Amino acid sequence: MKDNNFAIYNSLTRRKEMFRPIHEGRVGMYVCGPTVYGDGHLGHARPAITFDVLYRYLTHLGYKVRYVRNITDVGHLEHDADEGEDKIAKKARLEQLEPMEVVQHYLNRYHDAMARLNVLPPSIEPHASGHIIEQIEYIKKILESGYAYESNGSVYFDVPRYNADHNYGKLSGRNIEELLSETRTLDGQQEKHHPTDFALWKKAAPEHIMHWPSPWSEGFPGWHLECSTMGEKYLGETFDIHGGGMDLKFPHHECEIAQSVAHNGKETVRYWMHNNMITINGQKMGKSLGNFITLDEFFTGNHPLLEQAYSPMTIRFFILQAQYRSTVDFSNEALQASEKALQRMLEGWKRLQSLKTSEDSTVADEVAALEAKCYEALDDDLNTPIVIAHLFDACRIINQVNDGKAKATEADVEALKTLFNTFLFDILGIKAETGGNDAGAMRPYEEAVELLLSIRSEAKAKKDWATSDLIRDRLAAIGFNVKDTKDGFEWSLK
RNA sequence: GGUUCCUUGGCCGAGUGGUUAGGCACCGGUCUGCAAAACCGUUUACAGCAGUUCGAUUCUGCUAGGAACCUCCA
Repeated sequence: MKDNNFAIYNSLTRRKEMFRPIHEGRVGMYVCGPTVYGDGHLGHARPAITFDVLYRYLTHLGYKVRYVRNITDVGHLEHDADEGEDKIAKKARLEQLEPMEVVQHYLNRYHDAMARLNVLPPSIEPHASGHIIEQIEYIKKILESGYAYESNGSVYFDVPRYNADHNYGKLSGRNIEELLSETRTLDGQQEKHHPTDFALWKKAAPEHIMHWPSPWSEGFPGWHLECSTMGEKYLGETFDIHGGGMDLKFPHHECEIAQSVAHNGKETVRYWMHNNMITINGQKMGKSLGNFITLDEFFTGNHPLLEQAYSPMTIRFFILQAQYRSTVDFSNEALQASEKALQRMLEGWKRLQSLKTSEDSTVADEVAALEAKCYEALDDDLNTPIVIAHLFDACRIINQVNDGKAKATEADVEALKTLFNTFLFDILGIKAETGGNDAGAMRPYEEAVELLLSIRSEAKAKKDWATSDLIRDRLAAIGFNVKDTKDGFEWSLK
């Protein structure tokens, strides 16, 4: 176990706090996952990658981490659906499919996109629909505690009542009096005693497709309940970290806090972490605004706003080049800059593999300092852009050595390799796209290309420019980048 | 209107009460049969105004602009 100097910005206290787990050596973390009624977009990649890095870092520090990320497949009411039809059901009817068919379809696609982004699967990925019984039990207990009431087959959380004993709004900085005056009263909400009350159980309208029996009605659980229920089920009455997008702070996470206090008499979560939004032209990228670009569209470049395709690793690198609590603005220019930056980084890694070493070193001190600097950056609330900056320093050193402008020993090279392996690959989760699992199968093709380029080198030596250029140009046309270097050539796929 | 937050050089994006972030682009150079690429080096900054301070981009206040949330949302 490494020394733990890891500081996390806790949204609840609004400052950085040293991370200390509840149980020595173990961490429980819960992150709000996607609602699987549509393709994942760039916005979904942000929390997935942010908390993937957190997961990886905690694991690297030596913790045994249980990471729970839920799948919301029921229960999110749609605003414009008068009858309380939930999103999954509405989409299903539109496409004449079983709701669970829709769920499975988009879940598969989500998993595929996550795998391409090199996001590790969580320890447990519970579905809301698989925990209806637990949610019903959870509601019963809140009813017993007196912080909820039944109304016409639905059950609502009694926010004013709760607020009299506790502080509703502590996470988002709201107070109930304001909400009282600000919240518009809508027609058809007479079931609720108070506009701020939220549903724990909702009676299903007759045409509603997804519903389950309960003591109160045939219906479905409320929007905020699944996370409280499943978090407690898999991580306990109190656990360490709960993450999600900033847009979930209110009401979702606020309601979770209220639910858990009503249910257990105490708060569940020690550290709340919220990633910021990805914007497009300065505005949040989101479903409701219709300005989102799906991950698939990024990977294929098939979207009017995209000038080209962007690889999953470019997307990952782009997101990690900003600190997770900052907004990050999408643009082709920014993505292209990230693409080049990542290339430069991986190029450095490649050169490192065959770097000439010397007996003495001109870079030993600088190399030795890098590891501690990278840890320092991660310990400072996962400051990934700083880690990346240090890795670029490493690249500069590698290039200088490669150019004969600096000298590195065998030990320096080993230290640099460890640095890249630890921080770039293990923790930031970047992977070099070439040389993966299918490297063995690709080898004969690689050798064929190298053979052609050797012939070209011979032609060049004989000043047979016609042959030389023919090989280069034809390879370029087929899709290879050919670069001449001092003592030979380098090539890569375009 | 309320809550929270942001405004850094051509672009993206860190950070700090006095000392080089980093990447992309630009420019200069190295390499090169040519070209491309690569590599090296380098320039441009902290929205505005006022205050605190020996000194502020960094703290405080005000102004302007912007965002998220207040309704499903990562």
